[in-house]
Amino acid sequence: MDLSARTAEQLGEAIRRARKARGWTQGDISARTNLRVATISSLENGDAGTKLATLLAVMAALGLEFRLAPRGGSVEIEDIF
Amino acid sequence: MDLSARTAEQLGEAIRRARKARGWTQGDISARTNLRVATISSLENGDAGTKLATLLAVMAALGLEFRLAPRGGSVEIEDIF
DNA sequence: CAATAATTTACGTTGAAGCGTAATTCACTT
DNA sequence: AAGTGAATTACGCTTCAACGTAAATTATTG
Repeated sequence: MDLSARTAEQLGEAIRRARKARGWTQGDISARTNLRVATISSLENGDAGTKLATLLAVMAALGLEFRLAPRGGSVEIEDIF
Repeated sequence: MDLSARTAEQLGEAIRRARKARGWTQGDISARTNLRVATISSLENGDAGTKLATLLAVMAALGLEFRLAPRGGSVEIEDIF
């Protein structure tokens, strides 16, 4: 179970998992975001060309938000920001 | 100090803060990512049209990664994924 | 295994990101 | 206040995401 994401593939996979955890289809996300099902599919499959607006809309529909964290996870956040 | 981001504005602001915390200019990020300074500027100013590839490249340059978290922060992650 | 639902892919169209280049505006230091 | 560096904005150009629509492929269920 990988909640971290540093690539479009990891991000798409995390979103897909969050969606399925809610028992939702891509069509459900589509209805809640006014994005096409094909767009959701593209995002979940790791298309790095996806727009930030698209990603944010899907995450909002899923009740998710970003956390910016230093890579590796061992460094204290306070040391970075 | 807000590390969470659910909008392009918040994301851009977080990135700008992380960059300045390292004492870097947009030009430094530009050199490390082969992205134009104007593109970095656009991202930091909250342009939701920014491509995921751009965002990921900048975050990589800053040594940052995403964490997908439920909104609000009070819900257990296990309840979501 | 059929049905049925869900996901992926296709095609033409439109709008805009990011590019190169450069100018302009803003911030900081002396 | 002047000078230097940083950030923002501009313009023409190319590329491609997301659109509408629809077909094809892939689960999923009876």
